[in-house]
Amino acid sequence: MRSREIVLKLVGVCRTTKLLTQLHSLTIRTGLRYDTHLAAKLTELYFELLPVQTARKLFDEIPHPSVFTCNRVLQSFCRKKRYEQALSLFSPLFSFEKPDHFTLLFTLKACSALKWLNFGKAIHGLGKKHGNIHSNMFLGSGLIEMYSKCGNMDDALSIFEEYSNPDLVLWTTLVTGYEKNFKPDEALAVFTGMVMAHCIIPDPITLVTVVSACTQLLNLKAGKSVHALVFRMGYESPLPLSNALLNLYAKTGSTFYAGNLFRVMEEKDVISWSCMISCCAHNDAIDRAIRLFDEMIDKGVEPNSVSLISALQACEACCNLDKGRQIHEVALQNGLELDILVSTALIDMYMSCCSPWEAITVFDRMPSKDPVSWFALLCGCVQNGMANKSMQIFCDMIASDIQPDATVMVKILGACSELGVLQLTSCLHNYVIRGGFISNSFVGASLIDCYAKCGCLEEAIKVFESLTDKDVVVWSSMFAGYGIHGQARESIKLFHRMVTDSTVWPNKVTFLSILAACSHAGFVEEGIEFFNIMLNEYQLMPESKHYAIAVDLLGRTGELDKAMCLINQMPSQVGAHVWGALLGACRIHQNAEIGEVAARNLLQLDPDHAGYYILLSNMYADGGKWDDAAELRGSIKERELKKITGQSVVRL
DNA sequence: TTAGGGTTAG
Repeated sequence: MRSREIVLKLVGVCRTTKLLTQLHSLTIRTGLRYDTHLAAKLTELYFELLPVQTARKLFDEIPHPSVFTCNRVLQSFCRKKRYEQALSLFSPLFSFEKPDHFTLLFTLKACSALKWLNFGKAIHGLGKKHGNIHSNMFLGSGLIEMYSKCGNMDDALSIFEEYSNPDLVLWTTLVTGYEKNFKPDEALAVFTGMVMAHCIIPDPITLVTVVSACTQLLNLKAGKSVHALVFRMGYESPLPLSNALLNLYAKTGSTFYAGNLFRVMEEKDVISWSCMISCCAHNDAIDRAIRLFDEMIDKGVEPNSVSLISALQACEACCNLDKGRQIHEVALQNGLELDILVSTALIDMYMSCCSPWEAITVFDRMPSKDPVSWFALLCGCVQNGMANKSMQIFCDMIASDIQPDATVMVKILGACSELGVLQLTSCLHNYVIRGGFISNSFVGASLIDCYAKCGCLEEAIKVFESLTDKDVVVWSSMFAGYGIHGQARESIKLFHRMVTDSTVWPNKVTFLSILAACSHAGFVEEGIEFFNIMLNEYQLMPESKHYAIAVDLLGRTGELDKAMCLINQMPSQVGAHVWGALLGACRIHQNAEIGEVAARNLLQLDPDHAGYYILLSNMYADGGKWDDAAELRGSIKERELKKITGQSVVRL
C-alpha cells in the first residue's frame, strides 16, 4: 500500500492528539501536506481534537489550503452545532481563497441557527457578487431558510420568487418558513399553490410542516385531509409525520382519532407516547392518561420531561397524590426532577393535591428558578389558604429580583384580603402604583376587595373612584365591598349609577355581588327583584350560587315552599350551598319536613361534612325528636367526623 | 462536501 493510502487510513481512525501530532509530522516529512484531500481531512481533525488556537496555527502552516479544505472545517463545526466558532473562522479561512457555493451554504446554515441576520445578509451579498445564485437551488434554500429563521419572510419570499422553476425543497423551505413564523394561513396557501397550480407532489417532510400549520390553526378538517392524502399516496407514514398527526388530534381534542392512529402505529417513540398522554390528560380522559404513562414505563420507553409533565397534569386533574408521588420518583430516577419545567409541574401537582409542603420542598431543591416557578409556588400557597406563607414568598420573590406581573399582584392581594391586615394592604397599594399595575382592572378590583375586607370601606371607595376606566369587574367588586359592610342600599344605588352613567353591561358576577349585598343586609324584596332582573331583563341564567342566595332570601321570610319550588326549577345540578341555605332557613322556621329533604341531599353530596349532621341533629332536637338527634350524633362519632372550629386572631 | 422537518411544554 502506498504511503498516501496508509496515512489516509490512519487519519480516518485517528482519535487522539498524540496520533494526530505524529501524522502531522509524517505529512510534512513525506511531502504529503500538498495533497488536497489529505490536508482537508487533517485540518478537520486539527479543529476537532486541538484547541482552536493550535488548530489555527497548524492550518496557517498549510502551504496552499484549498477551498475544499476550508469548507470541511466549516462543515465540521456546523455538524457539531458549534456555529459561532464556524462563523468566527470564516474570515481567517477565506483570507486567501475565494469562498464557493459550498462555503456560502455552510455559512448560511450557521447564520440561520444563530439568527445572525446581518452576517447572513453579508453572505447573500457575497453570493450575488460572485454571480449565478439563481442557478443553484441549494443556495436558494439556504437563503430562504436563513431569512425565515431570522423572521424576515418578505426577503425569504423575494429569494423564492427569483427561481422560475422551484423544486420541492425550495417550496417546502418557504412553507416551513411561514409555519415557523406563526403564519399558518400563508403556509397552507403556498402549499396549495404548489400542489394545485404547479402540480408538485409533496413528500413526508412537506406534510409534517403542513400538518403543523393545520395544528396551529386548530383546523382538524384540513389536517384530516392531509392524513387522507398520506393514505392515498400509499406510503407508510413515517414516525415524525404520525407524531405530527397525533399532535393535531391531541390539540384539537380529537381523542378518538388520536387513539385510533396511536393504536395502528407500528413504531412509537417517547414523543408519540407524550402526545397521547397529553391528549388524554387535557381531554377528560385522566385515568387513561395515567394508564398510558404506566404502559410506557412498562415497555421500557425512557420518559422525557414532556411525558412526565403531562402525567403530572393528569394527577393534578384528579387530585391523585399517590400517583403524583410515584411519577415524582420516576422523574428522580431519570434525572429529570430538577428540570425547571418538571419541577414546576411537580409544584403545581403537589399544590393541587393539597400537599403544599412537598411543593415547597421541590421548589427549595431547584437549582435555578424562573418567574413561572415562583408563580406556581405563590399561587399554590394562596390556593391552599397559606396567606402568611404567600406573603413571605412574595417578599422573597422581589428580593430575588423577580418582577411580579399583574396576575401575581391579584393573587397576593387575594392572600392579603384573607389576612385582613390594613397596613399590608397599604404597602401593596403603594407597590401597585409604583409598578404601574393600577390600570389593570383585575388589580384595581382586587385592591377594592382587599380594602373592603380589611374593614376600610373609605379607602375601597377612594380606589374605586380613582380608577378612570372602570370595567364590569371593578364595578362588581365595589358592589361586593358595600355588601360586606352591610350597605346594600349603597350597592343598589351604585348599580343604578353603572347602568345609567356607563356603558358597562352587568354579568353573572355582578348580580352575585348585588344579591350577596341584599342577603347580608336582609333586603329580601330587593334581592328577589334583582334575581328576576338578572333573568328577565339581562337574560343571564342564574347559577347554583345565585340560587343559593335566592333560597336564603326566601328562607328569611319563611317562604320555604317557594324556596323548594325554586330549587325544583333549577336547570343545573343543585349545589351544596343551595341545600345548605334551605336547611339553615328550615332550622330558623322549624320546618323539619323540608329540612330533612335538604339535609339528606346535603349528606349525599358531602357525606363527610360534620357541620350538616350537626345542623340536622339540632333541628331534630328543636322539634323534640331526641332519638333522631341522638342517632345522627352517633353517626358523627362512628365516622370519626370533626367539625372544623372557628379561630380568631388578634394582631397587635 | 451541498438543500427542506420532527412532534411534546411548567
